[in-house]
Amino acid sequence: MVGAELHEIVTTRLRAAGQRYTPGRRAIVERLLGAGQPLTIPDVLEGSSLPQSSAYRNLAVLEQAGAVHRIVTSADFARYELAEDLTEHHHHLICSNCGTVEDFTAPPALERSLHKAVHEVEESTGFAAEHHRLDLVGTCKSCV
Amino acid sequence: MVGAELHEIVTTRLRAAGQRYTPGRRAIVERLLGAGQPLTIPDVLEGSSLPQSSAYRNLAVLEQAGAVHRIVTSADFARYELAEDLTEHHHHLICSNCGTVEDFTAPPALERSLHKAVHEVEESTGFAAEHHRLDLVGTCKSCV
DNA sequence: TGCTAAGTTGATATCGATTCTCATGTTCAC
DNA sequence: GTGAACATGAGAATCGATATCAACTTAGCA
Repeated sequence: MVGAELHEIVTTRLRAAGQRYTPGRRAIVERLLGAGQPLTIPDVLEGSSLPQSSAYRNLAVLEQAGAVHRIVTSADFARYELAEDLTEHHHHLICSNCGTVEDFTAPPALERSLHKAVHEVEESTGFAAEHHRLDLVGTCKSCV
Repeated sequence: MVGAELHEIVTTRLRAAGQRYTPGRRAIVERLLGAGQPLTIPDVLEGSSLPQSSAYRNLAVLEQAGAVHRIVTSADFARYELAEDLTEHHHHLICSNCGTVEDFTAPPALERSLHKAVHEVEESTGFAAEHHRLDLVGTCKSCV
């Protein structure tokens, strides 16, 4: 996804939620886009003059508009990334030592098995799945 | 796993961590065993005289000893369940409406694909996976 | 261009789940 | 039975996250 297109989509989604795509929000989206991995609030604020309260508020707004996704782990801070349909379907490598979260893409064969299994589970339990989430928890390369 | 055996294992693990298996801790373990699904702190306390601070402390101790596992979702409260090797390997259905977490067991074929994929990812990224986590997020039967 | 309603901002106050503190109670080992 | 170590429970403290509110921008309209 190229930048211009991304911003258009975000604009549309915010507008649908009755909100505007302000410079502060755009700055956050660009930071997330540039990072390539989920960021904490301190990460987002680092080296920027954005006030903390605005960061929290705008990330919440962006999440409600469906442009940003919030990831909660057992680490101190939540992490934020662009919504999956603005990037691509992926999963997370969560380091239980330093708390960082990296992205990875699962082999297509695995995604196929997953989808099949999701259907089976839906039929046998009555649960209506919106999406699946696969995390690998362990130790990241730099903590080994 | 039968109850007596479970308590023996918990005793051993606590002892290995320099801790005791007290009545309060046992009460928590039995509540988790009886629930069959991950419980929040208020769930654990409900109808019991256990003080909140003890519940938090003892769940933390049990988690460190490897007898209990803590599940963090975006809901207000974290949830606790018996460690996977004291029950059986399973995954979670997380209701984004009411926040409840149900267990489900994945088809063996899926688990096989998962393990294979985990190995591939480990080799290509240098990440050392300890375990995987698969959640289905959606709407539970009673919220539909 | 001015006007107005609606949305946004940033500093600060507040909230609430969780953790910490500490005086008291209990248990284990010798 | 004595002492050291651990556990308990009530309350205070922590701190990420949220709410508040007055001042500021923007969009839409005449």
